[in-house]
Amino acid sequence: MPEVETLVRLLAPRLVGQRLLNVMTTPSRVFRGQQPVIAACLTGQRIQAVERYGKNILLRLDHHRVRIHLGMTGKLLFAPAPATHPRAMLAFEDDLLVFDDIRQFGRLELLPLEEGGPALGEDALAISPAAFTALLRERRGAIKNVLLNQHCLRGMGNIYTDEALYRARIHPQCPSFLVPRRKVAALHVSMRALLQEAIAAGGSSISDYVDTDGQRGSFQNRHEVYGKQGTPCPRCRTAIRRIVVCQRGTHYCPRCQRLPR
DNA sequence: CGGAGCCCCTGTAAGC
DNA sequence: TGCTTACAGGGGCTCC
Repeated sequence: MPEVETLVRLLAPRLVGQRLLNVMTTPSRVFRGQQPVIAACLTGQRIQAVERYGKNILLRLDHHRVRIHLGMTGKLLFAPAPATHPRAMLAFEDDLLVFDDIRQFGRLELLPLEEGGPALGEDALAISPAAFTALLRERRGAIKNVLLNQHCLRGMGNIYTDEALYRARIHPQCPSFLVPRRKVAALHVSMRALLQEAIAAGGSSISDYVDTDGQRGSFQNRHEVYGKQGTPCPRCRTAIRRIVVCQRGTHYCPRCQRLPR
């Protein structure tokens, strides 16, 4: 999500008010069957707003919205930043924006102006302490699962979930309703601070992520557990461990983050 | 409801 | 130098 927020902050001032002069697409699953109609629908419309909804980027135009999800390797690049797997090219009056996606786990789809699109949980940056506590109390699953589930909470991805749980000293497999009250409060604080710090750093670039000008973020340099298996915990020097939780690589300190009981 | 397993793709790095 | 396997910032599906 910090990567998406970084993109939205770069896109909005540059695109709002510009008219789409031409749209080109190449055959790809990112369009989910809409490829034939996308160019015809969008050409000629003006960008009214660029917003983030969880990890989605929403372009609001005169008569439609466009929902862009970057998946694992999606990029939005302003020419002349180099694209290797261009799926859509949006030609504006003053800019050429390319949706590039190696693995095609991303998507670019047309939505009506009102309604439609996914209904997700509250935004991780905006949720209140009370709502966050209630969410964790009512769920039975592992806390990592709850944080990652976009229908529970929108915006948290794998990197930031591991980092936030580390900061709050919570084991990723701990059932969310069993997390002690004071750790829930600590997690609420650390999660939002972490996301803000990552946004300020332009997001994390592990291998693929770059911003609209092809620039990498720098927050990967401040990861404390993500990808750090085998290296000493910054707090207690115990080796960071990697396990699999809900099919995702999960990194934590076995000493700082204990399962209760 | 929750969790496991598998799938969608391409590229890279590590292991033999 | 090869070939094979594991794994990757996400999410959707079925099955039990």
